[in-house]
Amino acid sequence: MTTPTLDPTDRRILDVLQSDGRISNLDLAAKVGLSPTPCARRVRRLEETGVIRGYGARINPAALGHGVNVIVSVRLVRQNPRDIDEFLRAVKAMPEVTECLLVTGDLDYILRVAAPDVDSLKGFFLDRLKKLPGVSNTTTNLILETVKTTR
Amino acid sequence: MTTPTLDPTDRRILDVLQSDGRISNLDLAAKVGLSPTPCARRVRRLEETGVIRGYGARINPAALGHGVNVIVSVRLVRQNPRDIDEFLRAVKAMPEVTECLLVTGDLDYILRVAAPDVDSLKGFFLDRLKKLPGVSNTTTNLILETVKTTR
DNA sequence: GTTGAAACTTATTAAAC
DNA sequence: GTTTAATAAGTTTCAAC
Repeated sequence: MTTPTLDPTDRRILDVLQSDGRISNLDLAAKVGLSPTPCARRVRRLEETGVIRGYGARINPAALGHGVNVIVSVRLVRQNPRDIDEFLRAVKAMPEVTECLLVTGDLDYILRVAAPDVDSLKGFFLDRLKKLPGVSNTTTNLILETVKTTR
Repeated sequence: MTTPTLDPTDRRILDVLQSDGRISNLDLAAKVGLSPTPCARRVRRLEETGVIRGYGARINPAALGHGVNVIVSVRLVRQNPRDIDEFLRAVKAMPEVTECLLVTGDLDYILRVAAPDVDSLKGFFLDRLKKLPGVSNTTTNLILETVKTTR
């Protein structure tokens, strides 16, 4: 990938934009100690080089009806390509699955699952996740609180 | 918490803002089939009621020099308020900690940690995380691939 | 890198329907 | 909820330093 060099000013810009993606260029320039023109140039460059991938609203999951958020650790039985492929395709298609990570360790995939309530989650597990090929073991942790997020 | 009722239009607004947090009110209104005035009113209401928690730039972790991403499961020794409080304060202040979740199960907190390389991660663990009060046990999983993200 | 100014696009508010 | 109009504010582009 292209790896543009980021100087300290770029990093400060990214820092500010990460916590306030809707700040005006004037305020941003003032915060990072730059005049508006070069500040806008830098932001545009960061966007064009893919350092900034986009902007998004941080939405309260509970308000969206995602009252129940869990982390599901999944272990696949056999690591054969066909099963993995089908598992990944299914996971990508499931709207409840908010995130899916391939990790090392004694488990294979970590899923983040959001559902309106426990009943929906039950259906998701029994009717869908557990029926996927290769899924041998799953452990679930209920998320009680999001203490921090910088993403 | 206050749970305002979200009608379909609100949900469409949230949907658009989630993927494009910098869209102008005019474009947003057009996308959700509303005129600009009530659209702006709804967005403002969503912000004030806490449904929209803020806006942020999505930044390429690799560009930031976060080549190594891990998931750290942390277990605290004693669950006394003072320790928990200090632990949380420290975690919030650590820039390497990208996410922190309080969960149920045989562990207490799940952290997402990003570092430039393995050496930095080593320093983070030995000099900082392990020295926090109450941290008894940590297990670490290296993230090999982000298969899916909807957040 | 800086400032300054003009042209263009939005946001915001108010009014009337 | 809608449209329209006016003011204020922000963005972008350009020139000159």
